[in-house]
Amino acid sequence: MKDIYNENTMIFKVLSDSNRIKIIEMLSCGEICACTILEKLNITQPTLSHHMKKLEESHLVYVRKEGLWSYYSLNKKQIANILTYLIKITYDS
Amino acid sequence: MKDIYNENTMIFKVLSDSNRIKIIEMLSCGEICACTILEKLNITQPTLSHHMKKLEESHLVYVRKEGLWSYYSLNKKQIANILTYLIKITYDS
DNA sequence: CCAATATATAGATAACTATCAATGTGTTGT
DNA sequence: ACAACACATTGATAGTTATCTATATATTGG
Repeated sequence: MKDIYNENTMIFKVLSDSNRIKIIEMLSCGEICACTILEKLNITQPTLSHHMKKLEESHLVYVRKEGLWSYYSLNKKQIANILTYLIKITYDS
Repeated sequence: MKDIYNENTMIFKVLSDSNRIKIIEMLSCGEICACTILEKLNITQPTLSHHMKKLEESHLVYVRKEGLWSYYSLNKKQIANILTYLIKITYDS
């Protein structure tokens, strides 16, 4: 898997992990601190850090740093993009 | 990665491969024979067989066998399901 | 029955990734 | 300055997967 075809394919890969899906579900209700997410998942802090990095890199989430804390929120625009893409590739043009 | 959380997470995994995305794009125009798909991708026949199996198992495509040939088509309903799911988990309920 | 053809399966391999423990970095309050 | 805390990075490991070659299976026409 060297070629990523495009960013959208990469986004599907980011979405294909159950912990990241759980994180997205949490963020759907609004901005949350990383430490709050960590409490609700059965993973260590470095693992969460790894997942948040993937979510950030794919632009599915925003991060806002405030002192010691990192607050994450969904990038609804990127989610709209991937929805549009999925429709585009599956419907006859 | 033992837990698959649910079928939808598995679908995202299936969608996270560029060759499978290309296959889905081809199928968006209608039913195609496996041999036709093979001609358009730079992969061997066993690799295509592997990808088609994943697409079938995730119910993203249907297969219709006719003699020696396998004709594939998109399962629009499953695509609608995954679109609905993505909306559901990203929008505040 | 046999040859040709389409697809599937088996086995191997290289690349990727989710996870952890250990440690580093940067910020805040005292 | 220092201790405490939130988060990031490193390095290791086990599991997964996309890909190939080789081979098997199944169907069709002669």
